[in-house]
Amino acid sequence: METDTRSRILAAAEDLFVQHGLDATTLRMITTAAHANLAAVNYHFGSKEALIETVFRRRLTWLNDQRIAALDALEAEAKGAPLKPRQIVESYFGVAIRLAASSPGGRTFMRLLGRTYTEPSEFVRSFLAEEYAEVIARYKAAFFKALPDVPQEEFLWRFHFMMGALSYAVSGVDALRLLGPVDESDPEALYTRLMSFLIGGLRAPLPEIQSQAVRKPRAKRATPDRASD
Amino acid sequence: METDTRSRILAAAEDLFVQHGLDATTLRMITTAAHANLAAVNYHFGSKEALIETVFRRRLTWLNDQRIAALDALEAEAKGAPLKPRQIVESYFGVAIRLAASSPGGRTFMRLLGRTYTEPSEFVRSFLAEEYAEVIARYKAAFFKALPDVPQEEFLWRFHFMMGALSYAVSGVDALRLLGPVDESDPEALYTRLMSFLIGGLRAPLPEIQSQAVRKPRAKRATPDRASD
DNA sequence: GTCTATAGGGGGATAGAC
DNA sequence: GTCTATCCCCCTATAGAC
Repeated sequence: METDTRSRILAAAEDLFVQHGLDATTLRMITTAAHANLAAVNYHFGSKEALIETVFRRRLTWLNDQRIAALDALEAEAKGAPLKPRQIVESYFGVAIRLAASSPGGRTFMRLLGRTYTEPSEFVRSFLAEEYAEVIARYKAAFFKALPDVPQEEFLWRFHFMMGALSYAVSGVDALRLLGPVDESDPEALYTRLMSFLIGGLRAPLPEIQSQAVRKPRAKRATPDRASD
Repeated sequence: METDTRSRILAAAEDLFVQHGLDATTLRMITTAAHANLAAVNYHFGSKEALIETVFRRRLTWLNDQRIAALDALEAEAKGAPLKPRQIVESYFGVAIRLAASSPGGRTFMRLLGRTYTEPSEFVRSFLAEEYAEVIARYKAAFFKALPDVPQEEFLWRFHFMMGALSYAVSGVDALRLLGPVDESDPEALYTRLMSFLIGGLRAPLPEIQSQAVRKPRAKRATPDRASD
């Protein structure tokens, strides 16, 4: 707690953002929690938006650099041969789980990131896209090479589903509690569970896609409020 | 568009909530889009919170009733025998995908719901928990019976991961665009792709869980801002 | 760097006329 | 049921003293 004002603001913001959401968190809440003056955010960061961007970028840049480094290491070892899908999955998602497990701040950040993939705000989405561009390109290429029998569009959907599972694994604690009592305190167990689920999904038999209208449900009740659609 | 004021407000709110988030959507935005007066929300619903609750409950109650009806039908047909996991997965997640495919309003709502599972707001979480209580209990029981060889805690995590994949399937369009050009216009294809992924994950080989500290990454760089944790 | 004070805008809610 | 007008609150941002 005895660090400089700027760091205390970043830590408090990260924490409050994940508790209340970006919009509902006010500068007053942040500066109070950080034991700083209301004007301190604007002095150190310039604006609330700039603070948000700093909170995300400082850890996300590091996270994606780690992912790229992990892939570099795997590819150097393979000497041009395709990697095993499991290795790629473990390096991409393992880095995220480990960040969540490494410290309270890391865990807070991963929860924040998980729920911000689907963030409505335009400006958040734009800098996230920038931060992810390189790592996505590298992993796509590695996966395509490792899974030559899987159509690329099918793989992209599966990668997307995997990210959804990661997001819930790390940040959907409230949704999980809905399901009943589970132990969420052991990161190694979480890592292991998530990996076997992800590999199972990624390597599932390929579905036969045929374009046609979606099956209608056996409607027992009418669709609600259909007049409003 | 030529319905009553109350319905127009509900439709406009659903739409704006998914675009901007609950908090960033103002009553002024909603009433303007609905061609209604600012005071209309308070007249028809009492408060902004009550409006939010109405937006969610009108479709969510219907959705979960459909799920329960689908499970009733399967169980009646099975006459006490355990169901196939695939049938249960299809009935739970299929109803959601079909709602998303059934109308523009249904799709909007499912996107909204997907990103609200992880909604920070206490009051939203509390009425969602209420809406889900029965359907979760029924499906848990059906799954436990269908998967006697899977430890219950393992299954709960997998169910949770499946919900994450559904959430992204339906609402993570922006995250998906990050990955590259994909066709998101065919709901039947989406249904098929999601199902094979989910079944693959659900039926994956069971991991061996052993409690221990998480593996450390081969750190090439120091963890960022560790002083703040 | 840190503070107080305040500007300037926008929020949700409501009273009361029609 | 619908409208206008308005209350009162809290927001972000900044000016200027220390």
